[in-house]
Amino acid sequence: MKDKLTTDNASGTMSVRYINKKGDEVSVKHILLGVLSWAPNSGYGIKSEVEYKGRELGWGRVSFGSIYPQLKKLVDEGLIQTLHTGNEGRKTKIYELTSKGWTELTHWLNQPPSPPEMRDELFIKMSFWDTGSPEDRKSLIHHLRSRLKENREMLSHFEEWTKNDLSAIGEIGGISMDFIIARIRFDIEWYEKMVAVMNQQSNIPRQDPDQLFEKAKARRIEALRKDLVDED
Amino acid sequence: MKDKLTTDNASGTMSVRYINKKGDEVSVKHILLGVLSWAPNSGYGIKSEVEYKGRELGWGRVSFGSIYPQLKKLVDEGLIQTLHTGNEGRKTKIYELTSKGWTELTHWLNQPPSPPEMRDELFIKMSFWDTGSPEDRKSLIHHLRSRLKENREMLSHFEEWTKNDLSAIGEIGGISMDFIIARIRFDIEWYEKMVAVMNQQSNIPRQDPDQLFEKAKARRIEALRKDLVDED
DNA sequence: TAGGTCATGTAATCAGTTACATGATTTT
DNA sequence: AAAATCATGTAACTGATTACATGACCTA
Repeated sequence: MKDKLTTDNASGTMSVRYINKKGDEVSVKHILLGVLSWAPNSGYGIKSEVEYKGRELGWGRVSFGSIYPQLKKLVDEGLIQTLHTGNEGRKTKIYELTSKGWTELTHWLNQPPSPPEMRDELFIKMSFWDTGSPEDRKSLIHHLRSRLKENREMLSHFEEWTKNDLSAIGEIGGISMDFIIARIRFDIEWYEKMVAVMNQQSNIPRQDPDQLFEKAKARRIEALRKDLVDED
Repeated sequence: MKDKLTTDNASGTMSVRYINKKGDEVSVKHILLGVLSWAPNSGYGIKSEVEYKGRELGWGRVSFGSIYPQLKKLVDEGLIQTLHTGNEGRKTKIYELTSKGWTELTHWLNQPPSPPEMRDELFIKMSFWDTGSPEDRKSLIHHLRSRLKENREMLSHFEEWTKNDLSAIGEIGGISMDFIIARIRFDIEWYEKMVAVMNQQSNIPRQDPDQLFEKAKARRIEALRKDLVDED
């Protein structure tokens, strides 16, 4: 269980770094522990909590297929326990943290967080746009507008929530919530700006010292032309 | 291969939505295709390209363990081909896109991108901070300062890159790069602000209509006290 | 000649999703 | 009585990482 120092060939930084021991990374486990720290809850309830509060809060999504087995595992590990099972007709299991669970949560919180991992398909596409789809910007503008719309909806969702919702937000949670909202506003401004820039047909390549784009363009045309000839 | 309309029990939105057909989502596949659209490259070369340019560009990471098998698969599918193999002593395989590959890339670019998926452990932790670790803000301030440092380093990395680097950036790629840099600046400002706020010991809970935090605190103390008694 | 970098590849594993099965309760 | 929602769970799968194996070439 000790950290291991290794030449990390697989990481591609081609240097030496620490391989983390298992157990401290982000996972469903800690989200479950965290949500249960707010209040005892059921698997189903946790899911809706994550859906509702965790949206764009940097939580990602969690499916039932990982919640229920994980809850069982946490009970086995003694981190949570059932508060009461199916008091009414509906067989709902309500879980709460054990003292071991509280300790584990606190310990995890004090561990340094790993850098944010994000994958934004829009950005990925934009980085390849110039070679892959140089002629039609219409499609990209459409992508941007959809993103803009999504973000506007998200913004009002959060604004509504912070104003009207009765559920608890602590001081720290509130600060991060303010951050999230400010960032959505920032993003919206930028998406608007990008749409505007994109609309004024410019088409000046920014940097192409080795004529990489020119060559790519040529290769692309060549490849597609060859295709047409082959089909005859 | 047709879209299927389903009552989506597993998604937890507990509503009806479209299940996407496979093949259009973000994946290593399209990153490989995209990097190869810039210029023919090897598996190893693609990896360093992703490390270097893709850092915080919304690409995520890619490991050799997924690159090499995926390259093989793409050859089988006829989307890429080896340009030349190991001309010198070193057995480097250089791949390039086929016409089918260019078509696939262009098609993928025109598909609407899925919403960004991100998981930021720092935010997750902050949302649970108030219940899990109410007493010591020191640890959180430390997390924030580390994040601040990381972002400052990232900023200078990107600023250096756009100024001095000779590699190609197209118009669109340049715009998204500007966005990324602006967002890092925005984040830095906010992290600074948060550290400042955190330092002036306030400790006023923001919203707690149902005394959820009070109760959580009590449960926590109770659970931890019980633990101590049991150990006797 | 030893250590680093360049370079490709595979087997084991893993965290998580998807899809399915089941059934009670509530709403229309 | 049908449809939607609440609620739990499992089996199959999947995309990816980790860890390992191998070897050439480069430079201090």
